Amino acid sequence: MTAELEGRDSNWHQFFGEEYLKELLEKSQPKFFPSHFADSNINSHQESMVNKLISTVYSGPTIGDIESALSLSGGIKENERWNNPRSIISLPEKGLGKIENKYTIKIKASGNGLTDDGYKWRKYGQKAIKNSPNPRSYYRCTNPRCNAKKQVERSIDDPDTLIVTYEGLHLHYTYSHFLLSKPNDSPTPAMMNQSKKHKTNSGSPELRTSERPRQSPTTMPYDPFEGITSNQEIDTANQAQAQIEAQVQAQNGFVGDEEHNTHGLLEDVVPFLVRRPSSPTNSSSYEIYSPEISSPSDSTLSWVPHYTTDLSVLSNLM
DNA sequence: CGCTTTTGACCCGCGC
DNA sequence: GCGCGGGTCAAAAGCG
Repeated sequence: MTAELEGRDSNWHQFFGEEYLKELLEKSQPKFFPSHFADSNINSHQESMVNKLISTVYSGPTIGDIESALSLSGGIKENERWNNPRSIISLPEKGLGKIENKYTIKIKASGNGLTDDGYKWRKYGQKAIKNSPNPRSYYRCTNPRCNAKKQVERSIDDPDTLIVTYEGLHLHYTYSHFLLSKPNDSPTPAMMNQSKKHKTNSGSPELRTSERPRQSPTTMPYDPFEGITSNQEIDTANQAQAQIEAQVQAQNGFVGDEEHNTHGLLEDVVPFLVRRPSSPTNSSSYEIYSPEISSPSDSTLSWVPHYTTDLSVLSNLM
């Protein structure tokens, strides 16, 4: 039922191995890279891009993570990827019944508790939960095309652990896409995060979770999750997203077929699992332990030095 | 001024 | 049918 990965290396490159990153790059290349990078060999620039893509932009589990952990795509390479002597993993057990279009992730957050899963969320509600001292916050994806939602609450057992329940599909790219679009004239995620950081110097959203004094005595001690940007940033992001989508479509005749996107960081793990449930299970989980993931140079990115993932429920829309 | 967050009210499903 | 709990709505407040 539980799978563990211990001794995770301090970055995604080491963790997944170069072979996997090359594989990822090759599969993503037609969408992510200009034609002059389309060599069969990986150069340092491309590798750097992949490293950035994976380790700088997105702190949570990617499609590849989940895919690997659940052995959804199988194959020797998948096994080799986990064949790290420092790693231990056992795959989820079979035999699950009820399947819903939602799943839960436990994220071991540190410090300010800020996390970023690559999407922009707008909070639309907060509710105190019975038998829990922590409130549950409700978020919707800010993208108007998207009906994805998530619930975030802090674990009762461990205040540093966020329990994030995702529901629905992301019908658009993650914002990590921007890093790979047009570095010279488009906002990269790092730039956007810088912008966010800069913007919030006065408002200090990053400090809200643990340091901002609450405005109402009826409010719970802290917000479990902060990932919201201003509307202005969202507009910029949406524009950049549309631009990238247009580029992708122009270059590859891409018409929005999700099946062609499974190896890019186009969506979070929800739609992926929805598309490709690994087995008729209703409760699978795995943990990924990383005692010493180093933070990227961009300190505005929220890194998860140790996170636990529970894939409680898989959907069955296939 | 426009947007987001907050938060009380409302809605709805479920169990008794 | 009623009460409870969880999820959502929407008005008010906050913020840049």
